[in-house]
Amino acid sequence: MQLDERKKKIMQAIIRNYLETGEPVGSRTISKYTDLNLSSATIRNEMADLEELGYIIQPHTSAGRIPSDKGYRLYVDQMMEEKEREVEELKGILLEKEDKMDHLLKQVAKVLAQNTNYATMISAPQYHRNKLKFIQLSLVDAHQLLVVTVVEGNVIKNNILNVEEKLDSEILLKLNILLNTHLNGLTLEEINLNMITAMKQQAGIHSSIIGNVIDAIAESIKADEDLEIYTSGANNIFKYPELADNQKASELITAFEEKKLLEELVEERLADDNNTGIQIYIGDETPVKSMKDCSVVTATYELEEGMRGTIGIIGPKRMDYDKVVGTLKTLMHQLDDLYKKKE
Amino acid sequence: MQLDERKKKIMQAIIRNYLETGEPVGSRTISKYTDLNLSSATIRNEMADLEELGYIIQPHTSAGRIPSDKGYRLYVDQMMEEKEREVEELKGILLEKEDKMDHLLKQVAKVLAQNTNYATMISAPQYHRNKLKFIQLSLVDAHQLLVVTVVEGNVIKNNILNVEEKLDSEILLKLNILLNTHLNGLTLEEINLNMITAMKQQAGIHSSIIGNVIDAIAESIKADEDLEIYTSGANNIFKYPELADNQKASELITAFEEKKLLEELVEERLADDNNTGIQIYIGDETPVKSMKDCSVVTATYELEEGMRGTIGIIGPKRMDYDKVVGTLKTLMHQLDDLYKKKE
DNA sequence: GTTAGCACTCTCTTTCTTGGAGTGCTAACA
DNA sequence: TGTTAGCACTCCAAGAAAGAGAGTGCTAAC
Repeated sequence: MQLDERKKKIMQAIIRNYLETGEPVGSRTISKYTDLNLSSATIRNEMADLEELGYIIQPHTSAGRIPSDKGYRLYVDQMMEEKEREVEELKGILLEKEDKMDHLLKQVAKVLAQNTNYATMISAPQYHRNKLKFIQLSLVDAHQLLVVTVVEGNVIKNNILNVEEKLDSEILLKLNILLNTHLNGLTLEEINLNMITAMKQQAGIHSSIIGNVIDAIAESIKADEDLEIYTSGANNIFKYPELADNQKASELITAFEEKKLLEELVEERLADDNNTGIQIYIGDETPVKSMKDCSVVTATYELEEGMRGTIGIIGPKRMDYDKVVGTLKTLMHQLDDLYKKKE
Repeated sequence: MQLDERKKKIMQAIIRNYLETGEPVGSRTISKYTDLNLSSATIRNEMADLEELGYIIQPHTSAGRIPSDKGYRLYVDQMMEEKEREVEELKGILLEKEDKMDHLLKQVAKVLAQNTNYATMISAPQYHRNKLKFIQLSLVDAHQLLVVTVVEGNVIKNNILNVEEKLDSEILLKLNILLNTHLNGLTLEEINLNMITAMKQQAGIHSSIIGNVIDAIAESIKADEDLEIYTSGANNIFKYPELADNQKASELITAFEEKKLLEELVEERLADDNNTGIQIYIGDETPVKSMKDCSVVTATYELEEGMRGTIGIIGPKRMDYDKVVGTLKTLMHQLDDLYKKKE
């Protein structure tokens, strides 16, 4: 059943009011709040309908109504009026364009949390499909070999290997050339056993080193795959009584501490390649079960081709969706601008 | 005034009991709990004395007594019976000897939290006095110069610099030699302007690069100084009603999230060079003010000469001091064993 | 279709009551 | 002089009772 115009307006008024106050909304309030000029009795009738349709709930017989998950969903899908919203501090951060990715991400999470008064998370972009760009072996010590790996996007990884045999700079140079000519431009998946065997042959007596180096490279690139997640503002949940009781707060805090639990949120997003928009999970819809009393708004950002991460904002169901979505959209644009400009 | 033997026994009984139950302890309980064979009336008299001396407090007139901060202090200084306590899982972790220091530290924090049921923190060891061991410049791209810096303890830092001029491998080799001969073995503090000028002269037309490289090195080593702190088990505070009210919980969680606030704890410890033992802060004694209702037990660990960090355990004042101190001591020994063996 | 009016329900807050735990004091005892 | 039994007293915690307020659903009138 489609809602008629009036029901929609009432619904909207109920939600708006509840988002602000967190208290059940009564018919009298609506009667004054809207420009419908209807008496509270009429509103009551309409509200009874809306309740029957499942959009609102009465916590107990003589209380006002609060939106159900279905009601929020309606609001989010059809009634929201998000505006683009600048976050001044963010601009500053983004302009600086920190080369330390982790600093940048931590900052974004923090500013976002301060600005929205909700908890935030941000996952570091995933690089896994990237190509090897450069490999450098150097001797740090008589028996310690430093392996530096640079992949596209200028992500650098280091390993130190212990080696038995003595290596002079000449051999090192050869090995460097060997590795770079064979491997540069390849992704991890493209390196196969044939190549490795060929390289080992060419390396002669130093073949074992080649093996170790490749293992080290593979491992250090792999290590990046268990994904980094930064969070901020977890303490904001205490601002919302409906989340602040011990049981719930404890579960939520745990989720933010054991960032493993947040990965679901990221994976859900990145799995779907076309999904670059903003996703809203209300209550039970969220993939993280400790957040079943929250709403979660996520957005996927993309820095360069294939380098994508997820930003999430976690708050009570009566979160200010307009503001959150607006803020996220603006942030996405700013990130786009920043990284498109650069290229 | 010195406490006589009997008062001490009563004091100890009060604390032991309170640590277990978290409830005020009455005279009747003590009368049965101890082997003193005294009536509750006698105990009452003694307790009145202890209260006058400031070791115990009566929350209200008709309640039992609870230890004051001074009482805990007495217990901790004179009555504790810590036993060395193995933490089986820790052994496993330490034996593996992860080369990724951050993984290791996270794991230690986590296991310690699970084991004690308190919140834990661990600071990454500080390297700042360490010497430059190795510098390597390589060209990643036509205009991108990779600077790899290794300092003693095999801590590796990377930077990528954008350079205007074209550099060939011959020049690069020269610059590499120049940098390494001048700088290896020095600490950051020992590099002075004279050296830099000398190097720039020798570098001739590439002197600006030398300047940039040194800046990059300095910066990346500095960056390590804002110290890493890993935490775990913050949600454990919800297990102790005296910490779990919204106000306190929020402050504590904030401290664990904004790890900056925990730095005080680390600095307090590391400042004092001789202080390698275990330190207990009770209530107001703690340097972090949001923890004024907690007790904090810290220990300093040392991996290699000069590489020290701090481990902290944060719980309610009625924390099981014996267990916590025992566990920390054992952990220190295990770390010692591990790193002494290696050398 | 809308509205005024009214009885009804339920929660929240406040007040009062009661039971229990524990104390401090006194007086008796060894 | 130290220890103990006994008793009156205090205070909190939990429950019961009462009242206020908010909001509803229903009916009847417009």
